[in-house]
This record gives sequence, C-alpha cells and structure tokens, in this order.
Amino acid sequence: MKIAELSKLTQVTSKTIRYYEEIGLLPEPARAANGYRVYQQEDVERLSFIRRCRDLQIPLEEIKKVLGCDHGNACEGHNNHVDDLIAAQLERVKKAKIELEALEQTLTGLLDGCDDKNSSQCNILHNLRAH
Amino acid sequence: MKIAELSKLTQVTSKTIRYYEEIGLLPEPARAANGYRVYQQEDVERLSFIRRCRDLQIPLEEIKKVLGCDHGNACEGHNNHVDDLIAAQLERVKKAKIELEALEQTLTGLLDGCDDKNSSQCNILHNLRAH
DNA sequence: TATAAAGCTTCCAGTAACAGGAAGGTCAAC
DNA sequence: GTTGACCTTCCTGTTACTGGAAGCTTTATA
Repeated sequence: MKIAELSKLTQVTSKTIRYYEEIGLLPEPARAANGYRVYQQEDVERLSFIRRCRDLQIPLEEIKKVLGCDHGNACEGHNNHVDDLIAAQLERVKKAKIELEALEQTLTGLLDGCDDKNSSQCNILHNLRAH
Repeated sequence: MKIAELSKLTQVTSKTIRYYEEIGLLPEPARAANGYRVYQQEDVERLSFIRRCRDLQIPLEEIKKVLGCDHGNACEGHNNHVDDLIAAQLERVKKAKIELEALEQTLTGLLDGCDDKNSSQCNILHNLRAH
C-alpha cells in the first residue's frame, strides 16, 4: 500500500509518517519503481501501536526504546515491556496533574482578591496591576 | 546594574534576559562604554512580573500583550488587564487538568488488566504486548 | 607584573513533535 | 492534453529557552 492508505488506516498523517521514518521510529519501506513508498501489513500494526502510545502522550523516545530501534538496533524486535512503558507514563501524568493542581490554586487565589498578601507572587502581580 | 545583578535579583538567567530582549519582551537597555548592558530598577520590576507570570506558565505572547510590547508599541504602557491574563491562564490549566485526568484513567485501566476489551486502544496495546 | 578566572559580548545549534509550503515528478480520469 | 490528486525532497517555523564557541574586558591572585 502507498503512504495515503497507511495514513488512513492508522490515522497518522503522511507528513508524520515520513517524520517517523526520518527519526528511525519506522523502518525505511520498500520503494516502487516510481520512488513511492510501499508499506506492508506489519507497518500498519507498528504504526498503530505508536499512534496509541502518542494518544497516551508517551514521548517518542520512550516508544523507540520499547520498539528496540535505538542504538543502531535495526528495529526488529519487541524486547521491552509495554507495562513498564505505561507505568512510567502514568507516573509522568500523575506528576503533571499535581503541578497543575498547585497552579490552579495559585491562579484561583490571585483571582479571588489575593487573600494571601504574604505571597511575593501576589504582591508583585498586584503592584503591577495597580500601576 | 549589569546583567548578572538583574539576573540575581529576578532569578532569571542572563541567557534568558538576552532572549527576552531579542523577542521584544524587555526594552533594549543602555550600554556602558565597554558595551555591557546597563539596567535600571524598573527593569527589575518588569522582569519580576514576567518571571511570576512564567511561574504560572503563562505564555510569553500573553505576557507581551499585557505589557503592551506588541505591534511596534515601544513597551511603555500597561494597558490590558492582569485579571484577564490570569483568568485565561486558569482556563487553560483547567482544560489541561481534565485531559490529564482522562489520560490517567486510561493508563490505569491499561495497567489493571485492561478490563474494557472493547477499546481499540486496549486491544492494540495488548496485541503488541503479547507479541 | 603576569596570568588566570570570571563576566560580558555576539552568533549558531539543538530541544519535541510535528505542520506548512515550495518545487517538481507521476498517475488516472475526462 | 490537461486538470487534479498524490507522491517526492527540502526548508522553515513553532515555544522558550539552554549550551557552547570565539573573543572581548575586568578583576583577583601569585
């Protein structure tokens, strides 16, 4: 199949597919006589997996490790554990959530008249607001 | 004062200070005979404000608007409302939190044996895990 | 006084994960 | 035969910086 079909099947744009190839996340596909990329069924599976990971906001580097494409490894095997991948991502997400929680509180506090006048954050923002 | 002192007072690196100048967030400072940048007290206040906004993860473009440095405006006035700035950021943060919440649930579900076998996400990940 | 270290300058490259667009070749349909 | 869709490569831009090179000046030390 050509790149447009792979794109449709995986919901990943042609642009992104070429990008993944460039960074070594997808193997270089065969080429037709006219130079067009030719993909196989296994490419659909591999790219679908990548797509799902990206939906989970797992960084490309992490996905690369699990797919075994790093360190000159020619992207053949699946040696690492998907569970670890997911667990690591869950940790990142939890951490990010905690940070956003704190941010939300600070912002809400600033909007609610900034009761905590001891906060330097508050003071500076208000000084400049009064300007 | 020289750039290192401004840096210490505001907790913003010299590198970042020059960057802010480059993108027009800070006005071009006076120069000493040797070419060194020379800053005033008002630069401390302006940069502190920027620093506080960045702590709140407000994008530089938003800060720029509030400080009135856009559209060739020479960075003199503070015309817009800090409240709006904060409210807009609060909205962004809330939205991001909701997304992370959903992500966390999905990831947790995947770790907990992926009960929802109907999810294509689950299936694909598990197929590849079994591989 | 010599020299080394610290601090300043400018400019260039890299980060994450693509998207947009230019310039040009190819293929199918009308 | 020509329009339009699809393919190719290459280059730029995005956000908010950080790191580093090359080359000044200034300050501290031996």
